[in-house]
Amino acid sequence: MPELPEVEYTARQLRASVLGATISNAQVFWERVIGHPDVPDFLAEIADRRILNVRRRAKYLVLDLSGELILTIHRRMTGNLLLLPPGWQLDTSLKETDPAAWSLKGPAFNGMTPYCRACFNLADGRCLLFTDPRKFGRIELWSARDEENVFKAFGPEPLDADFTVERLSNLLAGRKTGIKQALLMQEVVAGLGNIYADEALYYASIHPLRRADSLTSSEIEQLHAGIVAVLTLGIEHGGTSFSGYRDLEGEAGNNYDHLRAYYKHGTVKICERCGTPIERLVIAQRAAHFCPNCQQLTGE
DNA sequence: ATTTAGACCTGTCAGC
DNA sequence: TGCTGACAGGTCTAAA
Repeated sequence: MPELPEVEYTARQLRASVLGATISNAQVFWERVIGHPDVPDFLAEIADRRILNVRRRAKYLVLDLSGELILTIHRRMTGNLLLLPPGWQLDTSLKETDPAAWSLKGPAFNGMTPYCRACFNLADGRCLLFTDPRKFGRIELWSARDEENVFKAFGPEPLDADFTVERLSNLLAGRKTGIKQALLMQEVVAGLGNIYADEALYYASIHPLRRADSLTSSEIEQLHAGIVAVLTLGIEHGGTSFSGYRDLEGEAGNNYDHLRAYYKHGTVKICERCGTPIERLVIAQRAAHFCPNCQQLTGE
């Protein structure tokens, strides 16, 4: 689900709502959601920590906690965060051992089944849920001094000032792989995923199968502008959501209505520039969406 | 050294 | 109605 814009939007919402709050304790309902350390140590270490800051790095949400700790959350495909006001609770009465069957009991979303994998109980009575039907998401707790090592494999942040056209050009130089695959590699550019990679290539009118090292300097310039533009718009629209994705308060983002190339399987999309139907092909086992007229495979 | 198939997971939807 | 298979926002590992 979440790519850079969705994670960034969540980070901003959390910053506005839980800064300074204290995590009294945590509950884990599916042990493998905790990637580090093991569950007993995690539960012991997280208790009574104050949330000092909330940030994003690549597709990770990073919470700076008191005691020189960082809590990292990666939502992978279907992971999500929900912030419940005081008075809400998980209704575990139906099937005590099956979090997938639990529903929410509260003033709104009554009966919603969140697939809760972990829960952070705040001292003020609120509750931060990590929900994830597919169980790919991971939560980890590290010493703050390990941060550099945790994130050492990532390329530049595309919305930071040091992500320049020259930097992108250097990152693509010598890569024989297709440009779509290169954009999905987190060591090239951090935070791009399948949706925004397709959108950036559409913006720049570059075919997804073009060799990464074959782009002209003006194409790299366009691609750079496209990456920045589609990510910025994605954040402004509250992220892209279809099916289950919800923001902290349970609202869906509306960037899906603004996508130009990526479309949900089974629908049809027409290129806004030339009217040609958008095509889909499989690249590296991922769907790629592009306009066969605007994004032609030339210049190889 | 790269590229690729498989693994990790479950829900939904199209087609028969 | 019910079963089967394809597909879904991501990333790691092993094999080719």
